[in-house]
Amino acid sequence: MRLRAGSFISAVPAPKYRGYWYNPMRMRQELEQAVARVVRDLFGVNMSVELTRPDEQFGDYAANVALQLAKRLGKNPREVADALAVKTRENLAETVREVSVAGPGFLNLTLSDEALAAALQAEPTRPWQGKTLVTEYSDPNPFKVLHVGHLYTSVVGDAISNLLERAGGTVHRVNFGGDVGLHVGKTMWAILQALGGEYPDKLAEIPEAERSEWMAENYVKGTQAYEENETAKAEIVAANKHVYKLFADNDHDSPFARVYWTCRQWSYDYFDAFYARIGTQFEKYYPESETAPVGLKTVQEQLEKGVFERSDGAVVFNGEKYGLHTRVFINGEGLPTYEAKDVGLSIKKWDDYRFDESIIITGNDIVEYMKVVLKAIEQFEPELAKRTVHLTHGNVKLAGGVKMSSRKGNFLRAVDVLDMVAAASREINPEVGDDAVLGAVKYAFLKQRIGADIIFDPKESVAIEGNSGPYLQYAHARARSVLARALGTPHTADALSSGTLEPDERSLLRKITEFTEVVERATSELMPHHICTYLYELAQKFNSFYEHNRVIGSGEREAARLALIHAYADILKRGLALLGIAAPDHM
RNA sequence: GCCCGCGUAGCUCAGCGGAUUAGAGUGUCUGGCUUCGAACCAGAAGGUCGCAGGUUCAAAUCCUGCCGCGGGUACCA
Repeated sequence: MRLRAGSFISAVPAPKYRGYWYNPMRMRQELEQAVARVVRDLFGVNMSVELTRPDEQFGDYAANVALQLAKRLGKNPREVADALAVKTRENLAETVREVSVAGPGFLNLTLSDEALAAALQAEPTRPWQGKTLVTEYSDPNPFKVLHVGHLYTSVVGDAISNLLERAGGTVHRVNFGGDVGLHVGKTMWAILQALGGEYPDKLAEIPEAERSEWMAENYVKGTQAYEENETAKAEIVAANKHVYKLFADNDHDSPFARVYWTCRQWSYDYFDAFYARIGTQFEKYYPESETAPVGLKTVQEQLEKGVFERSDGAVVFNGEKYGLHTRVFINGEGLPTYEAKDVGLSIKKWDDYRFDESIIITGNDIVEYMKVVLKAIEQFEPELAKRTVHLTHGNVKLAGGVKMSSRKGNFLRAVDVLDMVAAASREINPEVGDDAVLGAVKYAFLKQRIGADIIFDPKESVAIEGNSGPYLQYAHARARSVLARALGTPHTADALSSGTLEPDERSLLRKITEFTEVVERATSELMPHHICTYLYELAQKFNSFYEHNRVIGSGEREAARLALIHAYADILKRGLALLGIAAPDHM
């Protein structure tokens, strides 16, 4: 069998292979099966073999089967490995250049250059092909400010959605937010105080540019009053009920209603502008005012069926039966709490999409809460609960351990972060574009594993060197710049399989071929940081290669090197796209 | 108290069952642009992987206990 890599330049047709059809997409699986056959033939043991990517010095793939087998067979692992190596070398002579035994008994496989080049054709698998998925994230509340946490969760949710979409899923990105609820009562109360009463016309005095900030200030004032002043607290509770009543009565005309609707719209305008700025697009927005009635009705129905119970004037779900907390779904005022609104949201999403899987992405302060909500839903809509996944990330903390709270007003707004990074970027390059700013911010958030808190150091996050978005974007632009200079030089991937590759070339090629495996892993784990780690290693590999090897004017190596750089730049661009980061040709 | 999460170089993080030297970035110190973009590259220094047991041929990685930090624990979201 002879392997030939075709071209990865999109305009060129699919590669042709000599000999029997060889599918590079399954190279790894085929190798694993081949080694498993050797194990069976030699030792009569059936076991699945897993190949891993070892340190480059050891080869392209490694298997630890000999170590696992040794004890079972009562033999020395090196002996077992040696025997496996001989036979594997024989059976895989066409694709594998070298089979060696190292360390305690690892079996290391090194592919032929042709096989490695053929692996460029591989595409990551599409496990979500044909599936309908709903991702819900960001979830800002009208009447409150967008802080750095919203920015973080939006970036994470986008990357997750991108991964699922790439994997073949039809992804519906939706957003949930509280246009009713106690926080609205607090802000409305403070707004009315500021206006000196229910005078909607006075809202016109607030300059457009200051609206979101003005509302945020009023939220903080309302919260303080709620905590410190009993009279204010009662008024806020009343304002909260009043807001619900606006929806019940479809009231758009009373003075109170006009203040509410105007300010609500200000919030949505502010959200839209922000999402546009960071390149996020939601298909649908679920305001709590829409989910609350559905949730309320559902909880009341299920109350009669015994799923929920009354307790101290409220309607609760007794989570203690399941080792969870007991939570209030309808409060003593008869209003739905966040729990009931979430029930309503789940049902609406279910009715709208009949999804295969619904993924809710939020901060991890809500994990126990969500378990209770899902357990309650499971009682009357088990299929819906089963198909819902709650994926959580940590909080964004300020360096120094200060926790930010929009309630207390000591927070960093989302736009502050973007503005800071923009300012810092401009110091390095006065003509820096939005792509680099967003690249820096998104990458800074995504490079950490999702789950734990992340530390946001305004000074450091602003740095755009080292393991950063701009580093990758710059590496990409450099590669494109070389390719642009060599426009006339043909460089299909065939150039990589004719003749022996030099060590630096092979090393870069090897790294490029890891892309499919990395994407598959990031997708199955829903962990975008694997892409970041990989892309950074890839870019380092390229930068090193580029530093030490002439490309244009390198004579007989030129075509192969250009082909390599072309493949590299394409992969880098695709990887960044999965993260929601642009890869401009020039910076 | 109970439940959940986290503890890896000064700092920020990868690694989450395997390889003699536990990897990056950053910071500190050295070198490298008359040559394809130096937002780059090459190198040095820096770690009893919170502590103690256990499982395993193999543990930063799995299990148990302890310590430390954070979150949750009925009418907030």
